[in-house]
Amino acid sequence: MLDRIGDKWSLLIIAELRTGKRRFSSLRESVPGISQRMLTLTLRHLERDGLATRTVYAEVPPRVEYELTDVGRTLIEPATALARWALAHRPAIDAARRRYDAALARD
Amino acid sequence: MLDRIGDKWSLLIIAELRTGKRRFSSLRESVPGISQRMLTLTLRHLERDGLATRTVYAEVPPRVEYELTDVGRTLIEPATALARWALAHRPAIDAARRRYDAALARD
DNA sequence: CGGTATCCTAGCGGATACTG
DNA sequence: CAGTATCCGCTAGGATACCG
Repeated sequence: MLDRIGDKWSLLIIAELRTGKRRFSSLRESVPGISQRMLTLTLRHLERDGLATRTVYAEVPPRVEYELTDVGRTLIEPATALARWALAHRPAIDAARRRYDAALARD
Repeated sequence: MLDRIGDKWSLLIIAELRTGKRRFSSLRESVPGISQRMLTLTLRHLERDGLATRTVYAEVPPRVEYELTDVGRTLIEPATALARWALAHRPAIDAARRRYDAALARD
């Protein structure tokens, strides 16, 4: 499981779906840098794992909406806890990296 | 940051270091399946990010001990929260996957 | 609009051998 | 004991083109 949500995009998508239903194009615009391919793949994985649902509306032009399932919503809290941690400690991490790399360069 | 700890081994190592100092060989035995190479690399990453310290004792045979830093310890709580989630929902996830794959096979 | 299909590359990670 | 060094397969993920 940790590798599933530990990939590059899953947590970001889940964060976007936190607030409710979202269209494919809406997600693509909200997650900067994601390719169409990876958005599709990530959503398929979430769907397969029962974390999100995919609803296709038979319209022209087509409309597809994604939404977190109940199980998916239970992931929000621990995931945001981790995100908060990352945000809060990023400066410290960056500083540590610079120190480490500088120490290496001196040798 | 999420990709750093989202790799295959970091969280496992951090979990092992939760209880205090650990030697290299002790970690290797406690984390089944990890190669010497990946243990070294993962520990170096943790050290670079300031999450763990590496202490070399000038003895024969050599002894190296790893320990979480204060920053590293702050990661324990959100990380275990995520681990608890994964453990608790694994049955539901597995069931969802089987359903999804079975539905695909019917087409 | 919301996808597939295809090609391609960087790098994660395993196996094995060697070393201070 | 605690590492490097080397080789190599696999796959996550980007770019691009096409499709219903």
